[in-house]
Formats: sequence, C-alpha cells, structure tokens
Amino acid sequence: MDESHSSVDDNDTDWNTDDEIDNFTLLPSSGVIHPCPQANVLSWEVSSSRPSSSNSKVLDQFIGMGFSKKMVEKAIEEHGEENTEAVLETLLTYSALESSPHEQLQMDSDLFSSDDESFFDDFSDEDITSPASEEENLLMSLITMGYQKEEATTAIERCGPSSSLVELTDFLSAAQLVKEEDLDALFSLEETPRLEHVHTHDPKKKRKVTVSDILKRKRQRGHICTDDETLRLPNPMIGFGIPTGACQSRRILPNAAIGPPYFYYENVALAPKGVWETISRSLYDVPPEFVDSKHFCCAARKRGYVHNLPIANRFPLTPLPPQTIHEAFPLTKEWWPSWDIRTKLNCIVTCYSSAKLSERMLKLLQGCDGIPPERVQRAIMHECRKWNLLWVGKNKVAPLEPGEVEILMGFPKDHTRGVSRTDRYKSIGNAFQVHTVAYHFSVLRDKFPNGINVLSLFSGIGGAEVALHSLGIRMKNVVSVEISEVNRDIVQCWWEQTEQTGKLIHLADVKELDSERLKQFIHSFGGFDLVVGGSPCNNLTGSNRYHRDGLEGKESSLFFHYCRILDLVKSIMAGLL
DNA sequence: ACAAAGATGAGGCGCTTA
DNA sequence: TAAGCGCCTCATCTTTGT
Repeated sequence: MDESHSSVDDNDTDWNTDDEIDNFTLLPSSGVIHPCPQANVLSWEVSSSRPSSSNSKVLDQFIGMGFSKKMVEKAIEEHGEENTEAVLETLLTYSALESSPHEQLQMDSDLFSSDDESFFDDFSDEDITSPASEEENLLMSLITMGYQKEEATTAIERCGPSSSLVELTDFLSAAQLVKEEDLDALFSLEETPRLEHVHTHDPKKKRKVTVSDILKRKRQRGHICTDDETLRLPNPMIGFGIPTGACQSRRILPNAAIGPPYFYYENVALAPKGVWETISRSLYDVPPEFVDSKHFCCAARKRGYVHNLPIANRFPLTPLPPQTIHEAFPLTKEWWPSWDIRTKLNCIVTCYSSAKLSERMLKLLQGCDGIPPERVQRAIMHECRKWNLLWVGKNKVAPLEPGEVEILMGFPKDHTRGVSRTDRYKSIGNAFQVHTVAYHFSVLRDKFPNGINVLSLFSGIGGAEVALHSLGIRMKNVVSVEISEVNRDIVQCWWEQTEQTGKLIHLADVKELDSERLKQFIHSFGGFDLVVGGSPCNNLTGSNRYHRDGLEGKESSLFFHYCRILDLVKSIMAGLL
C-alpha cells in the first residue's frame, strides 16, 4: 500500500488548530483520505460579466481594457461604479477626444481599409468632432472629465486654445501630482517645470504627438510595461472586450506593427515572469490582449494574444456556446450535489483522470450518510477541480469525453476521431478555443469578402482554420505548418469534410520555412493576409513540472521562428526582399 | 509496441488577515 | 503593508497492462 504523501503535506501542520484533519486528498491505491491544505471549496470564482461590488474590480476591469486609471476613476466618480454602460461610454468619449485628428496617432480601427491592397491608406477622421468653438468644447470636455472649471480654464490659457485634450489633461495631471508641493508655481511659471511629460506650447507652434510619446505616456500610466516593469494580467481577463460585456473599440498600435499581413499570436497567459514582455517586444511592441475563454464558453482558458487586428465591431459566433456547466451538460444537473458550486470548468488540458479515481470517489461518498461532511466535500471538490470532473450519476463523477472537449473548445464533434484517446486529449488540449479566437478574427470578414490567404504556423488541429470557416471567411490558400502527422491528418480530413474550395498546403517544420519558400508562396498567392499561430507552451505552462524553462526551452523557443517568419513575410510583401 | 494509469510540485496570482 | 494561504496551470516521465 502506497501511503506516500504529496510534498505539500509535510510542512503545513500549523494551518489548523481545531481539527487535525480538515482538508483531505484522495490517494490512489488506498482510498484513504489524507490532509491536503490545497483543498478549499469556498473559493471557486463565480464568473460574471458584470462587475463586482468592489470598486477596485470595476477600476481594474476598465484599466485592463487599456483606459487610464485616471480616466476610469473620473468616469466612475461621474456615473457610479454600478453604471458600467455609462462609464464605458464616457471612457470611449475620452478616448476619441484624446485622439484628435491633427495628432499622429495610429488607431487600429482605422489602419486598414477594406481593400486588400490599401493597408497603408490614411485613416479616416470618423468619430472625431470638429466643434464650432474649439475652446468652448475643450472646456466642456475637461469639465465633463471632472476637472474644476477654474483649473480647466487655466490649463487652456497656459497651453493655448488649440491644444489637444491630451496635452491639457497631461498638464492637469501634472498639476494634480504636484498639488501638495507647489501648485501655484505650476500654474504661474512661464516654463512648466518638474515633469517631463508636461508640455507648454506656443499656441502657434503645435507639437505633434507621436506614437512613442503615447507609448511613453501609457507606460507612465501603467498601461504598457517595459522591461523593468512586470506586465500585469487584467482582472477580469477580458482583453479589449467580450461579447457579453463592455468593449473597447480603439487602441494604439506601434508603427512597426502596422501594415500587411495581419498577425495573430497566442500562448498561455500565466507564463513565467518576463516571457510576455519578451513576446511583446519581439512582436513590434504590441501589448498582449489577455483573455480568459470562460467569458466565451463554460471552460477557463487564460491566454495572451498579440495581434494587429482591428478591435472595433467584433462579433461573436452564434449561437453563443453554453455559458455554464449545467447548460453544456444538462444531464449532469440531476446528479450535481448542492455543495459543488462550480458553474465553469477549469482549463482544458492534455491529461485526464482514470476511471479508478472516479471509483475511489464513489466509494468515499457511498460511505457517507446523506450530505458528506465538509472534509469529504473538500477532498472531492479538490479532485473535481483538478481533473475537471462532471457528475454523471449518483455519487459518480467522470472526466470529460474527447468529443465533449471538442465541443467545449468549439470544434465539430469527432474532429479528432481516428486516433487514440490519449492523442485526442493531447491534440484538443493544445488547441485554440475557437469561439474566443473567432471573436477576434470576426473583424476580417467584411475586410476580405473574397477570402484570405493564411499562413498558419503551429496549426495543431486547425483551430484558426475552424474559426475562420465558422465565421464564413473563405480561405483561398492556407499554408499550414504542423510537426505532428496526426494533427496534419486531422486538419486534412476536416478540410475535405467541410468541402473547402481553397487550397491547403501542409508543411511539417517551421524551421524549414525559409525566405525562398515564402517568396514562392507570396508570389503565387499575391501575399498572405493573415499569419496566425500559437507556438508550443510546453516550457511556459505551470503544468510542466520538469522543463518549465521559459522561452529558451526546447519547444517554446520555436516562438522565435514565428517572429522570424513573420518578419520575412512582412519584408517580402513590402518588396524589401 | 502501444495505450492507459500513476506519480511527480513549482510558480505566481488574488484574496484575507493581522 | 506584509505575510499567509488557497487556487490554478495548452505537462512529463515511469510503470503497468494488453
């Protein structure tokens, strides 16, 4: 009989003083329960697209969407935290006003025209107001943002009536920052001192605000983290927005990220420290969009996406997939105990529990009269969360079937049929969550009515292709690079089953995709419209106990091939190679 | 030889509490 | 504010079974 404890058991004797065994874990061979400090049934996060009552959560939610803390605070103060719609509206107004047309901001919703070959066209001036009295409008804007009339008037006087709202708010921010020190000095000095980002201007000599200025400003405000800062994951993890909640419609892209092709990179959000900073830096300094798929379906999947896609007018795949476990698996409702308060599943992974575990849990529960004691509940819940178990009978839990995981991930049922159960779990567990990715891709549909050419790196079982197909976006040509023959076969099979009219080309290894090969494709197709890929996460994910080596790891270092290939595609398409 | 089962924590974040 | 604790994570390696 193996009685070995997990390593966490040994050093935690002090956490409980009243009851020597309060938390338990189920051990395989014995069926005996042992203390386990990790079990806690009370902390399951109930997902909600509505903000919680915590002010900091509302604040974080909007900050996570890229708005400045100051703006959000103002907006919340103005409308109250419960009125998120109004708060968002105000924030969007601020954002639009911040990007007055004479400033050289690149807003991604305006970057590309609907025509394939007009990527570099100037963006339009939609949504930008042109008031009759500019000064009056500025004053109103500042007052709306919560500044005192006197402050606003002074700021306009100091910066000049033709100053942008950005300049004025910067001035006022600086004023607030130094208020305790020497407010009067700030407002009275000819040259504005102390703070580098406070600009005073000759009204006639208007300073152009560049992207780097904005990035710098955003860094100062904590929106973009540089090397010496830790990139913070948003909470809630909704990226630029989700179908059931507030959405941001504009963002600033670095110049280097602009221009064909569109690119879309994905990996695990909870990577070791510094990884996302490196990824972002390697992909033209585009800040990652972190999204948890639990906002799209009933399973969590925390992922980061670095892309240069527009974010305005996204739309979800319909019908929306089930949002709760009960909706997705109605038959489990009958057997679901009241003390299992899960409404969402944890992340879809690559390994699943055995029938033996379910058997042990069944025995344990059968040994209880009525509702099991709390310590048993904790032990059971620990396993349920760890293995994503469902209640499929009285006291009986079971892991998800491969077909069920396919559905949860947004794939057609039996998408991976034909290979071993183990391989199916592994392939699906490594895939995109289709609804999440499709939401991001949706902006492409109207831009490419005739279809797109796709370079799909690390294709896996074709999550990107399935997402595009589900959106009704025709794929004219797809070059799919995937090392696993099993996965290549799955994609090929799906391509034929869905009667695609385009052409699918398989390659095995990203390392062998060189500039000559890319030139051939590009000249043959007329260029790629989308370069998509999620490089291996093996060395990044916390699940890996053995080789969590970061981006330098054996498999995860293939990320740099994504960068290399994307750079090549950009250069070739720009005529530089 | 192949497939399934079993054993193997660190790391990092959010929340609570002192 | 800091410390403690709960919780989660696109996994890998070895053993066992067929």
